Amino acid sequence: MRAFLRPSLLLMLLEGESHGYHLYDQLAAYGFDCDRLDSSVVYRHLRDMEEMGLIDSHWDDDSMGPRRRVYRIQPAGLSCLADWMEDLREIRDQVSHLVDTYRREVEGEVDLSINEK
Amino acid sequence: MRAFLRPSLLLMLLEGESHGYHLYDQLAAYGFDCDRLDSSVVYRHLRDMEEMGLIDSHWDDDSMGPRRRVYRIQPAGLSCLADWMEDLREIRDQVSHLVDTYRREVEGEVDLSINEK
DNA sequence: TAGACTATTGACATATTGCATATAGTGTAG
DNA sequence: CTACACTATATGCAATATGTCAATAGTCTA
Repeated sequence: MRAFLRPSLLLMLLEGESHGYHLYDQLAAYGFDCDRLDSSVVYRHLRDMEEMGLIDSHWDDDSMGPRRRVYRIQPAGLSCLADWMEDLREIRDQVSHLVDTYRREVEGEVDLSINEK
Repeated sequence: MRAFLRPSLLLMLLEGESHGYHLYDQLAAYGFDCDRLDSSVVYRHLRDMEEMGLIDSHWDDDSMGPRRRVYRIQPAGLSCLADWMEDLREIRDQVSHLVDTYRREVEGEVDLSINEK
């Protein structure tokens, strides 16, 4: 999960700085099921990536409500994201090969039904 | 990794019974880097899946060399594989969306070069 | 007889996750 | 004005998962 979550967060930060709660909210758009993903996991990864130097943060006291820790992507984050994307392409190809092989082997019964759902 | 390894093993067993070492050897064809994957990991997942009732095993004493534990897929393994494939399709879509978004955002410089590799 | 290859297993440390809980500011329903 | 819901972040702990290494053992070759 970490292999998908961290790149997703970096990708979001590419579009501009943001804070954890907002990023967490947006994750649904990246295919995550927020019902099964606790926000603490997101916060934890953000802190980890900050320690790695991929992002940095500062407090935003001007907004309403509790303070927000606002994250920005760093140069190291950019190159790291590029590496992770390489890995993700390989994963995509691997998974595609898996599902295609499965389809060929067990769902091989061709379904040319006209009444598709 | 488990999310890819277990379905891959079941898929291999779909084509016929086999033992751990052989399955481990074949994993390269499924996109795994066996240099970075210890065989003990494969054995562990096989034992786990046996405990779950997805596969069963018996010893093969007739072959040369050390004894082999030969695995066969079980009916429960078939339906489980179908479920996992559903998950994998979602993962494939999620990862595809990620890499496509990245390509659009940072590799946006269109490359229409005629001399493709 | 030492070393390489096949084959499986167990132990241990570390990494990752899930879940619960703590803290705190703001707005709203009653 | 009080209880509750929502925003926002952080921490602790138990349960799982993973990586790594070593142990055992049979066969074959140099």
